[in-house]
Amino acid sequence: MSDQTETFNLEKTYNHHDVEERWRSEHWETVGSFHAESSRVLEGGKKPFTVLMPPPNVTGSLTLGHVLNHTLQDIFIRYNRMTGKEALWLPGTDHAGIATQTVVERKLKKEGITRHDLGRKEFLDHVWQWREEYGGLILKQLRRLGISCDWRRNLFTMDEGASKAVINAFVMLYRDGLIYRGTRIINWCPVSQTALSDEEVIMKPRRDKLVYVQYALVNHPGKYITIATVRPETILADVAIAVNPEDPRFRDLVGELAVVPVAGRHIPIIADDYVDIEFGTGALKITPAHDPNDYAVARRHNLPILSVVGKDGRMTDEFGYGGMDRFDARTKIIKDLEELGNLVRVEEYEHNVGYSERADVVVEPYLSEQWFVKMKPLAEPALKVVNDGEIQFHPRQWINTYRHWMENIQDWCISRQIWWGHRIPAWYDTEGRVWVAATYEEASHLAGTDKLVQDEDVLDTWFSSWLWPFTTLGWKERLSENEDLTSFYPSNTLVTGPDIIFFWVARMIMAGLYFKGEAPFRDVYFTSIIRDMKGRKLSKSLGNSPDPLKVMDDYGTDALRFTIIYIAPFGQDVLFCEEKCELGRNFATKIWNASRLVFMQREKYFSNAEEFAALFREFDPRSGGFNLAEQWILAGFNSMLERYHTAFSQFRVNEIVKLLHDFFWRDYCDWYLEALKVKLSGELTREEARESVCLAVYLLEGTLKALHPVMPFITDEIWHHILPRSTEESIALSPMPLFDTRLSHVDAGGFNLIQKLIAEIRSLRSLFGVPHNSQAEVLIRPGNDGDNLLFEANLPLIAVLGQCFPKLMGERERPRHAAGTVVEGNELFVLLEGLISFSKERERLQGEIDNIFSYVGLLQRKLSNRGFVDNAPPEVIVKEREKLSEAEDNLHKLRCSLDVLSE
RNA sequence: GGGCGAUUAGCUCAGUUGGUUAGAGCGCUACAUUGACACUGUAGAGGUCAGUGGUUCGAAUCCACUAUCGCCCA
Repeated sequence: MSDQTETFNLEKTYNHHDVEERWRSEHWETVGSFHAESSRVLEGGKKPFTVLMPPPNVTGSLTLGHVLNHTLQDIFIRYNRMTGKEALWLPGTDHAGIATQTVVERKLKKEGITRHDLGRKEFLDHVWQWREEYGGLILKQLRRLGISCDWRRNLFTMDEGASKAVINAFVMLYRDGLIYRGTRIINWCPVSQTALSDEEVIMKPRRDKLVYVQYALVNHPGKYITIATVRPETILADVAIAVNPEDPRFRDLVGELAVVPVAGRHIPIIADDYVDIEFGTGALKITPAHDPNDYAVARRHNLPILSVVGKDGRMTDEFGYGGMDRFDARTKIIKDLEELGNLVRVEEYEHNVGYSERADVVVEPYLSEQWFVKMKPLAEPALKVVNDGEIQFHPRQWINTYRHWMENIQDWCISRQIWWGHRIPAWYDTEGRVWVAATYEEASHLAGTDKLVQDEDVLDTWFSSWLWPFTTLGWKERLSENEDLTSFYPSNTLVTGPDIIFFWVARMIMAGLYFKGEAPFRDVYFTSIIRDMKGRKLSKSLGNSPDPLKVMDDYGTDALRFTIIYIAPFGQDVLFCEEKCELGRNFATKIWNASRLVFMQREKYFSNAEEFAALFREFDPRSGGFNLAEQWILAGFNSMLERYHTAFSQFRVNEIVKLLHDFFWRDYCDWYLEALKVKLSGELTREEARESVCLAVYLLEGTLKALHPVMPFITDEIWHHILPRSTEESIALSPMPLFDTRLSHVDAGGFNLIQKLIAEIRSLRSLFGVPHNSQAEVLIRPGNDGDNLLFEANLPLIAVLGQCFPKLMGERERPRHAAGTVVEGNELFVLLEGLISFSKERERLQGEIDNIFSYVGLLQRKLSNRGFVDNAPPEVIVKEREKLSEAEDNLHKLRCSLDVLSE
């Protein structure tokens, strides 16, 4: 192929812009690499693995929250693709009813137009036009992250298929008696002028005035009853005063009439045990149109319902406040009550008040006719699947939150008084009867008339999102089946923020069980919430939210992906700042440079890529002939893989990146590659050298594959330099290396001893200020024959990494002018003629001796404790005995050294 | 008020069923700059694991209480 990678080695410096441009999302879309096919499941017998993208709001732009969430999804999907599954990641966006309508209305307002000027149809044309123009932004930005969705299946909740599903779902629920229309007090947003569900109301603490007001008693001139309220402006709509029947203070007043201040209306004093005796004065004004609890009281006592606040949050009364904003009216009525002599006192009062999620204004409890979903029958099975473990939450503790909500569930208000969304499929005939049907034709058939008017309202956006697990696979109605649904439903892992556990996760579970008869996913991974370094939530108004696109430009997409996973603890919030991306950037650079070194060695022993490829394709890491360092790294790689796959099965993603980071940097680069240089510079045949190079590349490739789900760009780039590969091939489609039991018995413990020895040599060199450019004379007196052989075989390695001339010495000798220590029974002396101050070394040795001495004491006490010896498991006791004898041996040898030094 | 979580090195966090003289990254200190890499290497300093009590031969780990912080629900 002509598009094979030409160069045998990498560019000198790593440039993330070039690499990310070469392997960008659009390239793979053209190739079709991430397209999943049901035929490969149904006919090919592959196991499916499905991930649902939580549809981002179509008005949104990329945030760090998206970066974390989508990186995690990409990690899961790429890992499963590479471990042999038919991996399907379903992308899409939701139509964000209120948010989108607000954006478009704001745009029109600049031209002096309201939606009512345009009318419903024309306004919706504008929204669609806006969506065409700007609605794809978030998806474009997500592509920058390199995520591997099947973009062919991109779904928008207002698309035709999804819309049909929504309408059919509504009709089904209605016919099953699970949707009803009723007059209730709902949460009203006076800015968006629509009803909201309970979940769209955010409770926030707020300082208000608790106003004590006295109401004159009709039949007892000069006597009053005093109530306390935070909403004095609603006094005008009072219909009763309630007291607790158990409250002796008011027992005599029940049944009396009181005069509503300002309004002058006479209202009864009633007894109801809803009233809290402790709160305020113990007497409660009842305003059923403006408080859901009061509404319940009013229903119990057959009281009338009066309203004084309108849809826009302005007063509608006839007592002089009409037209005023509810908060201005509050200030005014306090003044008026004072003048009328009804005001008793005013207290500062902090309480929780509901705010509308989108508009951030105080929600008005508003009595109106709305559509509701009956939740209890849906909640019961949804609770069961989670309790039974059919669906698992990660971290598990979220199950408590879920359970609590499900057990205290309220009916879901699904009608919205806006235009952008799925219009409710309900029609009214001239007598006001309602006909629910999927189409107008069907409705008029049912009604027996074509004089029908459709309900003006649209459905809550979440009413489409809760169908996401199957609308994304083409589901349209109860019995609809197709090959995609058969193959890919239910999905496997859902990654989402804990903030939408009720909005979305819980409701999808209900919908999955109700419409499909099967839970929609198996595992739910709740992401961390991203905060700034002070622990504050990221927000545009605080100016503390870095732009992910800029971070990707500055540090690289791989670097951002790696960093955000690395710093996100399992089940806790993440504290993020841009500078932390240095971690990922440095790692990417390290990978690049290490790969260059490996490829440079390759160039020495192979004249071209094809020659290497021929040998590498036949290479078997178990073929033998490798030295200690090589066996050690091979075993280390294998045990890293074991932990890697285990961590995946436990969803411990940040453990995965730490594992890879430490293995690659500390083991592969710091020790193995250094040892490889030593080996290759020694005397060996060309064939041996070639085998060693193949091993280095083999391990590099394996590590790149394991790293690929986290850092897709750089791993693909380097992978294309390993063998001549076409640009249509991808590491993403290569098989993931697995734990190899044949390698799990390799004992590379000897290398750990060499490492410790080298570390001690380096430490002593540094401590005594041996100049960097000089080689120290080092004498090693092995503690046993085995170690003797080990050191002998590895003298060149010790020489280079310890930067010294190491010699093995016999039993008797013990140098005088040296700094010495003991490593697992092996004595080590760094000869420092002229460099060393004896007193300094004596001091250092004494410190080391003191340290081991106290350790020996500790172990002796432990082992002479009957309780320990009688109770501890035998293997623990053996271990402690070994530690003791080794420590005693070390102690003895160090003391000898000190003696020699002191002669 | 109810529920959940956190508290380990200056900072951010690991520490899997109790059995290390408690680990990492960043930061800090010292040294090193032509053969992969200063976005680096080597070495080093730095912790009575929030507090109190308990269980145990043995507790950062289990239990109880207290303190501080955060989140969710009323």
